[in-house]
Amino acid sequence: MGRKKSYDRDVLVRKAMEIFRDHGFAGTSAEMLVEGLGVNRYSLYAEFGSKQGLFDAALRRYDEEVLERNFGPLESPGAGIDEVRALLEFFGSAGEGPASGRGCLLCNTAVEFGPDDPSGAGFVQRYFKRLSEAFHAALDNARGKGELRRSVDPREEAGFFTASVLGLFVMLRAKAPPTVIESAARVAIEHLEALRAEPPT
Amino acid sequence: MGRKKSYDRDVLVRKAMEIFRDHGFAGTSAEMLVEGLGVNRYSLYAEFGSKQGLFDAALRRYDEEVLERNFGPLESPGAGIDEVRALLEFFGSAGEGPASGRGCLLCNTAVEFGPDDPSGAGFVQRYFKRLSEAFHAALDNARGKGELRRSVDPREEAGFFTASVLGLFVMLRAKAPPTVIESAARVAIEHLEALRAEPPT
DNA sequence: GTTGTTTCTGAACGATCGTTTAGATATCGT
DNA sequence: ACGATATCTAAACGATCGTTCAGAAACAAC
Repeated sequence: MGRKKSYDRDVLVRKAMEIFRDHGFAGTSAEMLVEGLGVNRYSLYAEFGSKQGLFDAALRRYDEEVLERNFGPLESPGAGIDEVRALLEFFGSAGEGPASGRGCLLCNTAVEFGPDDPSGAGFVQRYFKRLSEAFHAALDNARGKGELRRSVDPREEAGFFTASVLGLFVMLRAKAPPTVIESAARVAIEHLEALRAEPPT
Repeated sequence: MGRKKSYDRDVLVRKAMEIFRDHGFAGTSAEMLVEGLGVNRYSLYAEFGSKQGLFDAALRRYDEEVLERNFGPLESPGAGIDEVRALLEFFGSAGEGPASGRGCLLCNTAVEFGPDDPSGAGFVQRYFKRLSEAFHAALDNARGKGELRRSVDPREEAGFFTASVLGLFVMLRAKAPPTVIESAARVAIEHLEALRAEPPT
């Protein structure tokens, strides 16, 4: 019953994710989306209802796909210091990667909309929560494994690493000098290593 | 010769600075500016040429006024650890201040435009340079005063504090939980204090 | 192959975008 | 007071914004 769709919803969402990541919500026009997704206006609105609807779908997908890939390891039960370190190393050297000039879609969205939440879905607040809790969980875990000095407060450190990563995202987005980006990540890693428990003598 | 202007250019720029800080460049319409500045369209264009021209003026003023107020102390010849600490304390408790929900205009602009520079004036790159060099200068100074342990690399640490402050700006902008913001600043301060030279015995 | 249902096409919607312009108004030098 | 000059007012510019709609086209069921 009816004609077959000439597009794949998942492909559309992924492409939209990249476009919004490059140009922001306000900076992306319906024209750019029609062009970039290779689909006509009607199908776009039939599928997502509005530009905001497509944006929400892109945010959801970014959360499920990109954040999952980057922060998932921190959230796994076995995570510890090494996983935190790996993440910092990854973003510290992302100046040559595909995140250069793009940053993080959710960080960009947090800055673009500020305290306002047009979709009402609370993506940005859940973003901050996910990041800080991912660090918190990994550090709690590390503490349980005896990797951390007893004086370390995992929650405090989690807030700190959250800010550090957001700072890296901003610099990646605007193509700050790679040397500065690398320094920032390197020192954050040194800070992390300073939290390590002395090996038993 | 001619009629007198019914507005004060400096007042206009300052108001524009706040509006752009709240809504971004793309999110601010000429209508909002006419309304918010209390001036008519003609005068706005006669004075600044275009929306972009007014935006550039706002960025320049933000650099001269707000950044000067916040980072000037770090750039003064007598700056040291205490000035870095004061700055981190200030932004760490800015969640209740006027920066809450606003963040930093230049950080917001960096994220909005990413690697593109519509004005060509290079505000964003100069922003990164100013921040990292302000920290660098203060830490170099601190080192000269013997406040820092000899193993500390001021340039490396400067990149790190730059990222930390940018991360705080993002969280302030999007009203992240104040507890997370405060934790981030607190740990950054602890990291700073750990760089201090032991007092001579 | 006809009918019913869905998508596609392409033009167009009203609204708002950033910007400009013509005429009225106010202030200067003389 | 009067012409010269500069600003103010308010309407309107073409372009683009996000969104919608009527008709053509493609598929499924019978």
